[in-house]
Amino acid sequence: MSSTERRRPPTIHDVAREAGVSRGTVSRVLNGGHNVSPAAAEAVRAAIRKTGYVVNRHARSLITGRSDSVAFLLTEPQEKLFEDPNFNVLLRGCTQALAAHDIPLLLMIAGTPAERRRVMRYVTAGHVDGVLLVSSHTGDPIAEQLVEAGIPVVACGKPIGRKGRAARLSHVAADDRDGAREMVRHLVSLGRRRIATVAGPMDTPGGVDRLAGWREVLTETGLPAGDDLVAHGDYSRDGGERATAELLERVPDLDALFVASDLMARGALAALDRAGRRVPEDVAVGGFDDSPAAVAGLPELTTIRQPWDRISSEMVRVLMGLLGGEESSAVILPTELVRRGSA
Amino acid sequence: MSSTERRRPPTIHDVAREAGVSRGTVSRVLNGGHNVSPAAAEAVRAAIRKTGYVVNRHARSLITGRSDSVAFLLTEPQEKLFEDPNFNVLLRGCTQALAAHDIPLLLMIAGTPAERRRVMRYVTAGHVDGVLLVSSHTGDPIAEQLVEAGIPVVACGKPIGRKGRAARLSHVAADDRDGAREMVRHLVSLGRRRIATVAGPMDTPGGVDRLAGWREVLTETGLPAGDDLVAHGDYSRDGGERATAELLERVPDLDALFVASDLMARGALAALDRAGRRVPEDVAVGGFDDSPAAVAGLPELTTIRQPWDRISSEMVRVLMGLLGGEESSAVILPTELVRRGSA
DNA sequence: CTGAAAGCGCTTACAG
DNA sequence: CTGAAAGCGCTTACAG
Repeated sequence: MSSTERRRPPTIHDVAREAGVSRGTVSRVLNGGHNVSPAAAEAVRAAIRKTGYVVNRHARSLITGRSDSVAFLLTEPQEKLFEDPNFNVLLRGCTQALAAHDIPLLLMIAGTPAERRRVMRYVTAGHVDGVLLVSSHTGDPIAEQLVEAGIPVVACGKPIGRKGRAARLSHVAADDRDGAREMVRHLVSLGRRRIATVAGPMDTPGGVDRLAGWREVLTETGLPAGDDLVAHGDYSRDGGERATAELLERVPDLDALFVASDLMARGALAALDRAGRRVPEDVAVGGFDDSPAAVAGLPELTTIRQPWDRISSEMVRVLMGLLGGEESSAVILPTELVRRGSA
Repeated sequence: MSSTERRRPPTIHDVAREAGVSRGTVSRVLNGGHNVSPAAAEAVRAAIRKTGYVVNRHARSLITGRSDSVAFLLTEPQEKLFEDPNFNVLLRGCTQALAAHDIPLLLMIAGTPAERRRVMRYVTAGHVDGVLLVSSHTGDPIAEQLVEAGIPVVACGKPIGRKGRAARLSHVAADDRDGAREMVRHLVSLGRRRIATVAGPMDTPGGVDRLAGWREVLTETGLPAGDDLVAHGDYSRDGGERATAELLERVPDLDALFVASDLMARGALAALDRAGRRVPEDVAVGGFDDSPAAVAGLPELTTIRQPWDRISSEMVRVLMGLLGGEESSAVILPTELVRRGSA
């Protein structure tokens, strides 16, 4: 037993007595104050202040059927995302955006099948009103299951996969294609003419869309955009290094490189250094993400910033809309070119 | 409206009907199965499976007075902690340890005074059963307020401050002093005799205890441990660099350096490099934390690893104990020397 | 605008 | 071992 006993907190009944009204009236004040006279409302507010009353959310939820809480669900094999600082920005942003609605965020991790089952049971039992979903391969079956079960869900990132289902999954994402376009236009504006790219995996939206953006700008500009100028990495540093070495072999005269992630770009810089190419003099390098990797070494990376702070607030906004009965929707947010030393 | 309507989930009443027993009996099965015949228990279990029943936690909480949820509270001026990968390990560990108890983790951030007030109101209203508290300067007033209010709290890290209050605050921490001792013993075993230290701020446990460990071992060994061998940093890279430059001026013949954090140690390496000292040949350098900074450059740091995975599971264990009526307690966990290139 | 009343889904003494 | 009943703290039609 703790020596400091917790007193039973005041209930709506205490407030009603203090204010000289019925419990129904107190409840009405609590829920928007409709159909309450100004005098009664003021008396209730005073009584709330005096008693220190705070609503019992369990009692409220029991009757409303809402939980007034939201899950932040991570379906990742956790290691990856928990090492990504962007994940922290997202988590913090969502927590704070929800706090503004007085809604707590429940952090749930569904890495293993057992964890997924637990989470599905918890969520479908109505213990949360909705789910903010974060996973990298957004063809994730859990997204489908949740939508199927009628749970309001907002995913972070564009869903990949069967169009029919995907259409019903609300999501918020940065504009990968346009970001890539902006970077490649920048490289072109620098006078570069042999612009190769290290793309991400083709089963991720970043892999597909950033490559598409690269190709579009080159084609529009009349510059070469053949498959020989494309190598693929797995978003790791080493992957970027290997892919770049491959490109240097195939296209020795390349004068610029658009790399689909900053981490891969760091690997690209290592490969270029080993090959004796100076950056940015011989080869201009552009990254993507504006992650800490961008400034973790020299030269610092010119890159594309994803608006993580806005992504989190938009995710919460869309989810609140869903809870209010709105249709599912997609939000694509603009990116931003950040100029540093590498291009 | 979503096109997939959520059906009203089965209640204890549906289960009772299906099993041919009263709702009281179903509830008893749900709560440990005491005073229930094997036959009745089996019938109830079958009915639960058949109906897909999941307890309504709001109804349960309303009557038990427990919320069966726990807050993970961050009182940091957020930037710092959210950039620390150890924080992620801690958060993930706590989430998963709680999940094993079927208890969701509510992430709460109390950076600003307004946020602190909101959190205090939420917590003291009984919306969570207890708090896992993370903050760097653990003399944090919110810890005191929570304990004062009779809320079960477990802090991460040793509380600093008024002894009386601190004693009542349960906490889990790595053994800073012993970790420092181990590192300094290692430096001594390398044959080093002029071992200086870059300590952390004296208002943090890591600052105080790691310095104490350094001094103890040197004194025991009969090596110099005077104040001229001590400089202070603020846990930042630049702070470590400045402090090291200061030491090099004061003690040009130092042959080893114990730095109270890996990030500061990276700064120390820069200062040593600028001064033309080779590491580890001229100066052996030991860090603390085993953070990513330890392997972010060359040489990789010999350092002291904090057991973050165990810290999280112990925090949850202690909190569960508190909720079960146990007295507050402190858990100090052993650290581990990690040998790499710098010493 | 207001109060009295029903009821949300559960747990827990209380009888038997 | 079991059921009937009270009650947790709220919201919301329903009368007035």
